[in-house]
Amino acid sequence: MDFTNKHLDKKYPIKEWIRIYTDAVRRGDCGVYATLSDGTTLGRSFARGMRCTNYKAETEAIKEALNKVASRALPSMEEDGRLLPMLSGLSKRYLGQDYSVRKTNVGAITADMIDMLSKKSFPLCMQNVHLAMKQNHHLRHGSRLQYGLFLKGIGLPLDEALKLFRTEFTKGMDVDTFDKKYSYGIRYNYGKEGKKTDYTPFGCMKIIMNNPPAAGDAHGCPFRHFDTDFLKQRISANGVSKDGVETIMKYTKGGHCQVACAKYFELIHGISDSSSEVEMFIQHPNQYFENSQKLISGVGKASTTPRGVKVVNSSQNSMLSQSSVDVKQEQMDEDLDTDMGLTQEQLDNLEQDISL
RNA sequence: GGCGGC
DNA sequence: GCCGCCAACATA
Ligand code: SF4
Repeated sequence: MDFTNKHLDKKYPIKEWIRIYTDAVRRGDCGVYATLSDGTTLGRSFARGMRCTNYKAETEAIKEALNKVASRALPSMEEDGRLLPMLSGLSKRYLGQDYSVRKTNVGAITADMIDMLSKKSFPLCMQNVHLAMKQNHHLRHGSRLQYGLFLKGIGLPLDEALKLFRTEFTKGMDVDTFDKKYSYGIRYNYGKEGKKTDYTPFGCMKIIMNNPPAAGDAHGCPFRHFDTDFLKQRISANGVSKDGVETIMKYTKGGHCQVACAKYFELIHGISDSSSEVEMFIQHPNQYFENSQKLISGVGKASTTPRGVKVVNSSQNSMLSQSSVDVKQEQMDEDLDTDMGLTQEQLDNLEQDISL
């Protein structure tokens, strides 16, 4: 814990950054401790009640802290416009997410974004199902399950999921046949029918091991279930270089699908080259998606983020469940976006966030 | 897809 | 033929 603070001092000097430490205490209570640039500190804790999730407790903590900060140091930015969008970004990117109650991101994603997202951020296994659905206007059971839960996991709301499957499926059947045959299952996966369980999307292990795709199925893991040449073709069609393809195939042939997938991620996002060591390990399709989004929105937001507040996660805090967030209060450069977006510092932070 | 009901 | 119900579980 000593070098944690050392790291903070080095990278985020106390006079330039406001430090906000939050901790979700047992049962969802939360505490805040903030160090302002003028040296003063704020400390406070709140009872949130037993029903409160870890996620919410931390969010509340940071909101509270930012409110104090805003009233003290940034009187110009009030409740509107700039601060709140940052907060929503905050909760998604810099806090421990709570998937069991997952208040995460619901409503942010709509059916018509899926095609775009499938190209930018879907892992191959899901991108493949998406493609199959576009072509066949239909998906077999296994694919519906794997894909449907994944979509829920990325934050697609139930009604949007229904819309997505309906608009595609009804290109090959009438609307009431669809409702009769498939709508129940979709609602069930969202925990709205029967036992009402909010199922966690399948992890890589399950996708690779259980229920191998038969002819006509689109599910499974491409790195395990695709024919070698078909996989090569798909990967290079997606923009991976010759060398990159070979590197990936090496892992694939060794049976290390999740490493191959990680390498694919790195190459497709341009954060490593074909010769360098693989830094990530993909354990869950939704993890692939989150990481991809983190990278992309990091770039996108560098040019869109309201100037004045910049938030960086110092993911060095090894202790307990504590997380720490620094808020920079200087004006940021007017045009960051001239050179494709990222400063070296941002790149470092992103890479730190993603690998492990 | 499986199980179950009529 | 009509219909309901089930499976899952990464991480900071
Ligand atoms: S490794 Fe996991 S995420 Fe990557 S493709 Fe296979 S299953 Fe999907």
